[in-house]
Amino acid sequence: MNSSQRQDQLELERFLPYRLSVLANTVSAAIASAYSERHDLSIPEWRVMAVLAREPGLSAAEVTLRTAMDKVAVSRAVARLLAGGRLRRRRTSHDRRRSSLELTASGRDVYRRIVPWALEYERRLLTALSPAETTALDAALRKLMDFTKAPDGDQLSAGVPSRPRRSMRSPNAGRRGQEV
Amino acid sequence: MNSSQRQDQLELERFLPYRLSVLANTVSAAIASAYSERHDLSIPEWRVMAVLAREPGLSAAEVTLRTAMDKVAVSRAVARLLAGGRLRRRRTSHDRRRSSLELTASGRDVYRRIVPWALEYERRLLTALSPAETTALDAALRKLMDFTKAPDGDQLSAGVPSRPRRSMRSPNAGRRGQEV
DNA sequence: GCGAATTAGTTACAATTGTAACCATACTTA
DNA sequence: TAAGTATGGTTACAATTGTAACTAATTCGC
Repeated sequence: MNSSQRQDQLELERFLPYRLSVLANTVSAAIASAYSERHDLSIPEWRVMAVLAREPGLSAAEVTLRTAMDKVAVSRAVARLLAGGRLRRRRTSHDRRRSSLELTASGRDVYRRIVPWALEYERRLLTALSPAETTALDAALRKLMDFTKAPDGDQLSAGVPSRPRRSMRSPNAGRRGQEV
Repeated sequence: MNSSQRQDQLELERFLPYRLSVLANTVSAAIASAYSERHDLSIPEWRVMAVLAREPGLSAAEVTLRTAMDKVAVSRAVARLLAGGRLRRRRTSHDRRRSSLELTASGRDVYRRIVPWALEYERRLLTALSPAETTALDAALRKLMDFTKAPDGDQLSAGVPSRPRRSMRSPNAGRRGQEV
């Protein structure tokens, strides 16, 4: 990417994290604006539904594991889906903390209407690529995701040779972190 | 991606928009947590700095064009950078709405410290891929981005063959939209 | 040259989201 | 079995972010 650039210049348009972020946001916005308006569904809600459609009866914690969402986001999504009648919750007899989640008929109906649309969107998007390019993208994304979440993936955030490390600066640090 | 799937089933882990979103968020979080803590800099602020480092004197509107941020985000980022002494603003004589932005010495200093780190992070991330795979990813991302922002790119959001279009549902629609 | 539409940029408010603190239940182990 | 710890899940609060409304300056059309 920027590999061909001088080491002291960074062109945003060539910077992988930036490009990933912009593309992901563009795509997500396009999809979300479609199904959120049509079905009053947020992205976290959609994710929860997608997981439960394939694996009914999961607990919220299990949904968390499968969606790259944190448990608060799942909790909120579940609450809204329950309120909207798309989801049913049953307390399990064994563990009274855990609960079992599954789509209602209404929830399955919404899901069935969205899936073809989502797949069609993906298909159209991929018309921009040849089959070979699609395969290559698929492999690259998979490797990058595996790499970032490898337990030893901290080789990524390890120390850096940024020389000018004189002062420590910024005692009031501590921002946030989503896109780049 | 899901192309090999049945048309009524969607596996989140194979769905391109989902995968892009997760990867972008992971990468962004990793980068942001580094430079935001070290330099008290948010991502929008970093983006603005990166653009102005290469093209000093741009107006906020021009920064908007180059960063895939909207003008409110730019306005807020600029305000914080000004307050932090990283940016200087000069009203131009010709158009008294427009103003010219450029990094201060302090701003350039911060920028120069972050750039090597960011490029190093990108380099490490790309060690997960072979040079050929990196090239392929580069090409794929470029094509997808061009495709999504093509003026006729509305071929993406065009009508969809989702048959069961009985009721209209959801009069209270209108959520939001970022990730998928 | 004057009113209508545009553009640059900011402000205000609502909706999302992250972080931490918090119950309640279950497990561990001494 | 009681104290301590871990887990499932929710609530509360602060920080971000999006949307719309708004001010000020400029340009366009006539």
